[in-house]
Amino acid sequence: MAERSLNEHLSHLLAQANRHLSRQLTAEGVSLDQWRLMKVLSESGGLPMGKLADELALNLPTLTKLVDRMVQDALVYRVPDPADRRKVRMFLSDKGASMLASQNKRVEEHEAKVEDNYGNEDAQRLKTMLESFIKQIV
Amino acid sequence: MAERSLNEHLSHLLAQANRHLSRQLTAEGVSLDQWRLMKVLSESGGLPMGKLADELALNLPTLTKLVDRMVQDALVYRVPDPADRRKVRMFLSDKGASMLASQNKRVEEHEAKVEDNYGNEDAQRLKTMLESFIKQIV
DNA sequence: GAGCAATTGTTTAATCGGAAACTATATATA
DNA sequence: TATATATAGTTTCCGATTAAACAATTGCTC
Repeated sequence: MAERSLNEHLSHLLAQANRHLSRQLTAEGVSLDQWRLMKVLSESGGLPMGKLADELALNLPTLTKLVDRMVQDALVYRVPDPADRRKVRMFLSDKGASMLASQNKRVEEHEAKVEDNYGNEDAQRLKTMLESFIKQIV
Repeated sequence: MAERSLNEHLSHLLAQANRHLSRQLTAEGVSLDQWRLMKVLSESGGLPMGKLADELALNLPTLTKLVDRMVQDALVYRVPDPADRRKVRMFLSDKGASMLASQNKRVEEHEAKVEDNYGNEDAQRLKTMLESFIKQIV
């Protein structure tokens, strides 16, 4: 069996696709991790740090510092869990919610453009495949 | 039209898939970017920094420092281009080649496992789709 | 061919990320 | 209930990444 070239490797293809898309969003003024954090909080407010780290595939110290910065910017806030005082529950602030709204628009517009170019049917299939791939790899 | 949830967003799905796979390779002792750099040099020795940065979706200052470290470790080396002395052509050393060989094995074994679990046919389709996606998004 | 713009890569300063150690709280065991 | 163990997050220290400025070389235009 012949050796695989770099772009027959899933790890390479995922790195490339992720970086290009992430860069383009950065250019649109959207920090991917910040946006993902706000988005997940808008969907499930009150998640503790550990769950958030899982949802976003960030490790905990990285998340702590990302949250520190976003608390500085008043985008999110911490609430200690009274039932288990080790836990910190995270919430989106009003400012965060309005920032999220504006960023949602940019992300959706950008992705719509990308998916149009790629072909909407194929884009949908790609997303479905990635979703099941992630379930399986975690 | 209802708003998309986080895991209907391509940018999120790509970030998740990339990070999980990249982490698993790190756990196997493979630094994804180092491996990709060595791999691309083994396929096209003599590429200048700019082309390498494109191939790997790294920005140039990041690549410069990655290369600095790998030169320290004697995995790669720089050769100034005599025809255009602004350019630096990169090559894989013997030590780099043997390190690449051992890491290739780990990457291939790990990806084989992942692709088996996911289903080899689907994995192949996923890769093909990612490849054309990348071509289109760049 | 002199002067100006474009290309290629590196350096600098500041921010960010990751592994390991640490703190605080909760749970299990004796 | 005292002690040990496990869990949740943060902090620390160091290495890595980024944007902006810089240096060197080449190409263009007059």
